[in-house]
Amino acid sequence: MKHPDTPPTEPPKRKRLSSEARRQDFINQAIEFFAQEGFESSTRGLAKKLGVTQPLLYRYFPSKNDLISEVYDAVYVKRWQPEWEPLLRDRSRPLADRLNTFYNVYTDAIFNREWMRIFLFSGLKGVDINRRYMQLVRQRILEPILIEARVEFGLPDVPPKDCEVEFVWVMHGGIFYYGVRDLIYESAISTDKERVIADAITAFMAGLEIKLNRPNQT
Amino acid sequence: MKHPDTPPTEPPKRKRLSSEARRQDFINQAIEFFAQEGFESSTRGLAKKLGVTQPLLYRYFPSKNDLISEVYDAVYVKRWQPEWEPLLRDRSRPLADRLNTFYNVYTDAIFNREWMRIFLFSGLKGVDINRRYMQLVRQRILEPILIEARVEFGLPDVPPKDCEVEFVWVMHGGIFYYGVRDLIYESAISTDKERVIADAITAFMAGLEIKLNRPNQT
DNA sequence: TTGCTTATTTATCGAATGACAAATTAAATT
DNA sequence: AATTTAATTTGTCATTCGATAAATAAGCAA
Repeated sequence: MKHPDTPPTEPPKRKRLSSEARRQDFINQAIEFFAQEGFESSTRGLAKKLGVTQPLLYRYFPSKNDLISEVYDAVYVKRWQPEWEPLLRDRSRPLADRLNTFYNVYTDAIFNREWMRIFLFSGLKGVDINRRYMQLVRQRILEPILIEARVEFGLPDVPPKDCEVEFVWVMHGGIFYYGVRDLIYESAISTDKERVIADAITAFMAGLEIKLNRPNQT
Repeated sequence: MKHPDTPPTEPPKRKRLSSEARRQDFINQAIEFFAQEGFESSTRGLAKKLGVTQPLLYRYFPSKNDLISEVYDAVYVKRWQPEWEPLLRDRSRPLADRLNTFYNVYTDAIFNREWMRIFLFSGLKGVDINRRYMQLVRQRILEPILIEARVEFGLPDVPPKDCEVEFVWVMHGGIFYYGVRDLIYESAISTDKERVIADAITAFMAGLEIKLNRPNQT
């Protein structure tokens, strides 16, 4: 933050910038590393992957847990795209179309080995950010879908019931689990993603119309 | 079970039996322990839970990995019920009924903290038994469902296509993921399991009928 | 060059890990 | 009671772990 010289504008930032970039590089490689090996893996293993010695990590991160927090942040927060919600709410297109588009771009963002494995690892660890992510999905994706569905079906605008949200969760989870099978279990899957999503949404829309037009408790 | 007298037949088994029972108890508690703490957790931690010293474990299991294998076996193999498949194939009932019954009893078997966490932990480890379990699900549950569906819809008896299996996987995964949310992420879920399953099957049957009656590639 | 600052490595600590061998206790058999 | 056998603990080992401090190397200013 101190500039012992530099008369004009911003010249001496070079070192600082390079340091920040290095830090980011560490985080990015840590994502790969922990995704592959799990968060219990050693900082020495990570340092080896980085091509540096292990104590150097402690120059950039106060502790292993702090580094892991940065990994969470880079994966959960920074890869969330705010435009997803308006996409779902764009009433100029049929809801089924919007759902297809959304789930294709959403899975483009999360269907990769690193994201998936870190999500599952952190879920098993029970870290708080995981719970917050689930709430984000509910509020920004699932509940908007229900609201849009009621509009499309010409139903009154009442807040989504819990069991309706569960129904959307099951569709969402079914698609998510397709990614898990593909990227975690590596069960050979010949069908392409687009088709799986389209079929899931067809069934979802059919089931949702039945469900919303039937009086349910809770 | 033991009679320290009884001259004839089988007298000297007593010690042996008690030893086997103790071993089983170790395995059962190991399931709880590793489900909670993950397989990276220490044998000393497990021994503490068992109320014994850590080297005693090596009297019953040659190594930590051997113990873990026993845990897999107890969870994956021994909790699989062979009657599930005939239940699905019982053509005296409508398929939707059978699916409801099956998924209620199936989830009764697997929707518990231990099973779920061990399944996810082992999946991330990429152990072989996990892959075999997925194949078992496909062959004994998903493909039978497709065969039964074709019969119910009056369609010719052709082998299930990959993309049809995927469609069943998505329904199955959606229900499975409900358990994950409930038991792993502990996102508060007020809706009861039975209702969630019923809704999922309604949507599945509707979507499947559409899909099977439409010419699809692969 | 000379200093000064930052980046990186070397060396090391204390705790925890899986595993083993030997000593000890408890039970079963005679 | 004496003896044999199995169950369990004590003690210990070589590694590995996260973390720290001190030493070195590299970059940059004058």
